[in-house]
Amino acid sequence: MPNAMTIDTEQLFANLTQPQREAVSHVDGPLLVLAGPGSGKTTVVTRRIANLIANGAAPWEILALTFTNKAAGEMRDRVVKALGGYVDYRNTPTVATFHSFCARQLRRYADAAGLAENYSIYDSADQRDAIKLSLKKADLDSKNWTPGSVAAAISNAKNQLMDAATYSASATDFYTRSISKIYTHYQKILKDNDALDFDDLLMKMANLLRDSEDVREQFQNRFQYLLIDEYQDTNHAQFVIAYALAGGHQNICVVGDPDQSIYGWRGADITNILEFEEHFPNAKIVALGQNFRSTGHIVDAAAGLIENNSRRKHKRLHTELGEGEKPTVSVCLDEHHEARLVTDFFSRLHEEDDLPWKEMAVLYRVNSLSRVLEEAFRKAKIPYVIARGTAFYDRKEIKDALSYLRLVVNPNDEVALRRIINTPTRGIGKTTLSKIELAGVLKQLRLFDSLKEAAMVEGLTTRAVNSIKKFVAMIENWQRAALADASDSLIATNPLAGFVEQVIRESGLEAQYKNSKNNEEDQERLENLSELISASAQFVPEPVFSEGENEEDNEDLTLVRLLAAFLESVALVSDADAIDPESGTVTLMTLHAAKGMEYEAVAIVGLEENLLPHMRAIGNEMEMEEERRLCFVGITRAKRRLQMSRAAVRTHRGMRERTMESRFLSELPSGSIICCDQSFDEDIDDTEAYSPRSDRRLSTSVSSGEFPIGCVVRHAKFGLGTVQAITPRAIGASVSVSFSTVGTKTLILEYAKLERVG
DNA sequence: CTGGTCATTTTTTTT
DNA sequence: AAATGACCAG
Repeated sequence: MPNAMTIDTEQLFANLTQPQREAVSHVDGPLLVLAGPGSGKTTVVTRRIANLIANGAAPWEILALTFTNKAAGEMRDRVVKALGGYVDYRNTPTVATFHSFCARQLRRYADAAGLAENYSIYDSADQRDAIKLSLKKADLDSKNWTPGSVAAAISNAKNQLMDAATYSASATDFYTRSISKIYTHYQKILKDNDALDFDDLLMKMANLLRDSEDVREQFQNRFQYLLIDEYQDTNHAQFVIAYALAGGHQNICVVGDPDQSIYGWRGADITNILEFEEHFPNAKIVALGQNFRSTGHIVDAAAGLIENNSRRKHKRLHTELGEGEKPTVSVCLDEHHEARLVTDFFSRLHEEDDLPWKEMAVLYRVNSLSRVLEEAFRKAKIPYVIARGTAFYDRKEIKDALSYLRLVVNPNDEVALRRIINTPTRGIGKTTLSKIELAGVLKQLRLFDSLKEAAMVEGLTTRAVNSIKKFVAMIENWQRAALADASDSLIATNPLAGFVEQVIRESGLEAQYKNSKNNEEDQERLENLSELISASAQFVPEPVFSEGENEEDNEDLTLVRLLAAFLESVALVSDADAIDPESGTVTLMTLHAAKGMEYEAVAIVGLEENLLPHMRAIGNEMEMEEERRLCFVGITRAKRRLQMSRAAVRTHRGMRERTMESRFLSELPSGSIICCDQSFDEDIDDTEAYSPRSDRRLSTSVSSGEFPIGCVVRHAKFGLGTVQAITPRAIGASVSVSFSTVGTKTLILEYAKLERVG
């Protein structure tokens, strides 16, 4: 047990500004910390937690909620460090993401919440499948109702804590009434399958806290101090949860920045932070406006941009780190040229300034932009990683393996069952399945139960019945095996990996890829499957509660429970979780995933109308402001060097299109940026032959010596030719070549792929 | 029932 | 460009 005497409180207040000190020293009552980018938010939060403990709070009385697992992990580490070893891993504050906290507690209080303890969590793909099924059941044409738009509508409703019945009551027009119909069917499917989607995790938790006074009081007593990070991104459901948890003691500290609110599309309600004082009267408010991260011109550029927004709360940012270098804004020929510009920018910093790769990041609005960048990084031999934590779990073979595992935990999970019943193919096809289904519906059986009675269904071939029997026996066998005790898995090696391996083998997934001759791709799939086994081997379950009360919940750990916890952790990974600051590589990620990160050098690409700001935001002032905040988040990730760029021409869905400059570029204060046009005004045709307009920003570093005037070269399309002239430049060096076939052409050196032959 | 080809559609961000 | 869905031959 830590005690107040052993924490060095002097250390906790060392090197803090006055507002930071105020935030750290605040103990009881509501506190709002408005933390601009780079304002030392993490330091303040961790030291404040340490200070609470120094003031007599027990670690397990503190609950901190974040948005990503990575943020939670980092906060936990830093708190432990700030406490100088006076807490161990079983006696730390509870630090979790909103979703994982809710998921865990809903298992614990499954009865009170009206749920099955072994419920499945549906990710967006599962949700999509379930919505398609509901569309069929609601007799609506899936042509007019795309799963995506329906999912968004249902998600919005749930974030507002409207269940299907409430939604239906307020549905008046054709559109909302149709959505209401689908919502009702969708929710019935989830209920029948014992499944929750992401939004349900929050909604069910909010409802549980609302409906059960007993449970609510347990939580309020248990967690005396509540902390919420990135408060500007909370939605209504999350607000209700926070409000309930803080009920009574009112010890709630929220940290956030309205200028970094970028999840409006996910239901985040910026008024939560703007109206905090109204929700929690007598709240103390601390504004951290000094930026300790970025140099002057970068801060000025960001501040100038964000001033174009109207819904704001705080004042201008300032820094004391000096002016630094001005950010550059470049116009490139196309996306390949732009990618080259990025790799050149980073290579120079790496070579000339000894900047390590891990101190650099490329940010973009949409994931599809990563492709071209990836290519350029490979070509330039710069080590990079793309932050896509979810990508691994989106792979077909992984989803299949996970579906088998989900079925072991929850045989009612029909989405999982449908996914794998014929994967690998075992002769249970569409026709067989629909016959089974029909028979099952008549008897009101769930799908897995109808499979058990396949022998009684008319019109099935013996072969089909045998396949089904084998399949059911296989699943039931695993279910029995999963009842084994696993309570020593915290100390000894956990039995999970062995089980996962068994399922992958016995299901035939392994054999499917092993036996195929499609070696290249299937080899990779096999490797992914073994990676899944390793992931399960390394899995350590979070205790339901750490030390203190309710420890008995941590006993009785069976293999199924361990498996359920593993599947839960897998369902709730985010892209940002994959960012490893020690990886020694450049990180490529979306602007959204970049929130909370910082790098010495940052490149933001695609500053074009319809991209940043995104198409969907154009014509909508609220969304436009969110896009601007997104751009603001991007700029403020940079400590010392920032390069922004756009391509004059970009290939979009297979079409080469001219782009328009992003309005945000013209909003940047001209005194704090440098613009350099690397493109050329004249027409660009698809032979990749560009004509230079003028010779700006020449550089002698280009290896133009490769192609001296007069040498003979070969071009893939035009054949042999003689070099007439060469214009060296840092980017887009051009070369005039006289071809016998098409006459003289001016080509861009790096695209023409010329081969010297004489 | 399976596995192929052909046509159509897609428009963002993510727990 | 890529992914999904419909359709059809074996």
